[in-house]
Amino acid sequence: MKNRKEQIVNTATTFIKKYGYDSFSYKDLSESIGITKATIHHHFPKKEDLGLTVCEQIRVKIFLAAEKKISQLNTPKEKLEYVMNKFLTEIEKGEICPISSLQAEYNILPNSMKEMVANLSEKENTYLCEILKEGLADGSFQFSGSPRSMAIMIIAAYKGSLQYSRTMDDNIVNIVLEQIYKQIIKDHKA
Amino acid sequence: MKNRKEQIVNTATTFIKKYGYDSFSYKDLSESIGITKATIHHHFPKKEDLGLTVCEQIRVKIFLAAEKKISQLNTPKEKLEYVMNKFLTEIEKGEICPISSLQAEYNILPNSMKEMVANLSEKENTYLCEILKEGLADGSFQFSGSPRSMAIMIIAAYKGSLQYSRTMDDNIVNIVLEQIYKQIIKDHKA
DNA sequence: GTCTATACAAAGATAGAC
DNA sequence: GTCTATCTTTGTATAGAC
Repeated sequence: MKNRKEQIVNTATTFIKKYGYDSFSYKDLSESIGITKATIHHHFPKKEDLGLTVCEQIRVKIFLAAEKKISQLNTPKEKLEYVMNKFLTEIEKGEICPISSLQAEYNILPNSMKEMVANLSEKENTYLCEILKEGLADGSFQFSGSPRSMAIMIIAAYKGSLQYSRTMDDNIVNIVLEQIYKQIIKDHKA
Repeated sequence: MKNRKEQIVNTATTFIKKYGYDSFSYKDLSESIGITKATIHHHFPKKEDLGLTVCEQIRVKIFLAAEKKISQLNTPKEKLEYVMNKFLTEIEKGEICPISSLQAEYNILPNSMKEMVANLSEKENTYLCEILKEGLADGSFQFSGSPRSMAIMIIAAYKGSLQYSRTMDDNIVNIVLEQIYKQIIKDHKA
């Protein structure tokens, strides 16, 4: 992706994490980047095109990158901690997970974006599920219920806590993270 | 609250749960209810007024009502199950918790609404926290970590799962609910 | 690839009649 | 309390020059 194009996508991603897809405009982008609206329309004729590219970039830059990195790590514990921390490094203060943001607005998204969001949601669950299964198999994790239901719960709790961190001054995200570790890692201590 | 006024507030609440605060318009409301935009402006001059009334109605109709009902129940287990189920009865298919929806859009809300949303977020956590403490005290619940962190995790997981249910055809919410019960209720069986 | 100018529709809001 | 009419601003999008 060319520089300018990538710059627009990155700014749009930040706006989605901060304000949501429906709540940012090409004017917001143009002022933040320092170009005109028309220029952005040149690169992404419709907002839907831009939204789709944001989704595609999440898939490639976050998911594929994480997948590769995870395969190089040795223990399930390392993998879990990598995934959880990696996730947080992508989110600044006042932002939430872009996938959560798009899920919250799901009903107003164009169909093409709905499809991408559903796909990303399923993928992140699958990845975590694999790690949990590995941990159960080698005895480093311990929990009741299926890996799939546990994976959903962990992801939902983690991202939900991010949303709560907007209104509660506490360090809620880390509190929840600790709580998660306590519940599934056998020898975990805070 | 008068009939028409309440009808407007109820419709607005549904729209927030479905589409989000920023994504519904007075036009949407007017068409859904069958009155003109001007009439809605008569009852709620600014959208902010309507948004605030929606928040206030959640506080009174959901929170105060739940508080009263909970005080009449006997065991922590009953109270927990009541709260969790009560919550779900308020949410139709394709909707999410209105507080979650407002949290997701937090950065674009007027200050008055930010305050209300922060208040509601704190309140729901406090209520659940009290129930968890009771359950720990009488031995019916069992978990590691503080009641406060557990309460945050449960709420975050529960509401997060609602967002996921938009994109995953599974009965995710019930799966997560079961997972929660398994982890804190001593003698729980699916 | 970027700009100015412009079109068009939608959103929030108000004035004034009934 | 509800309507018609109108205003203003914003959002999305296009045309055409440089």
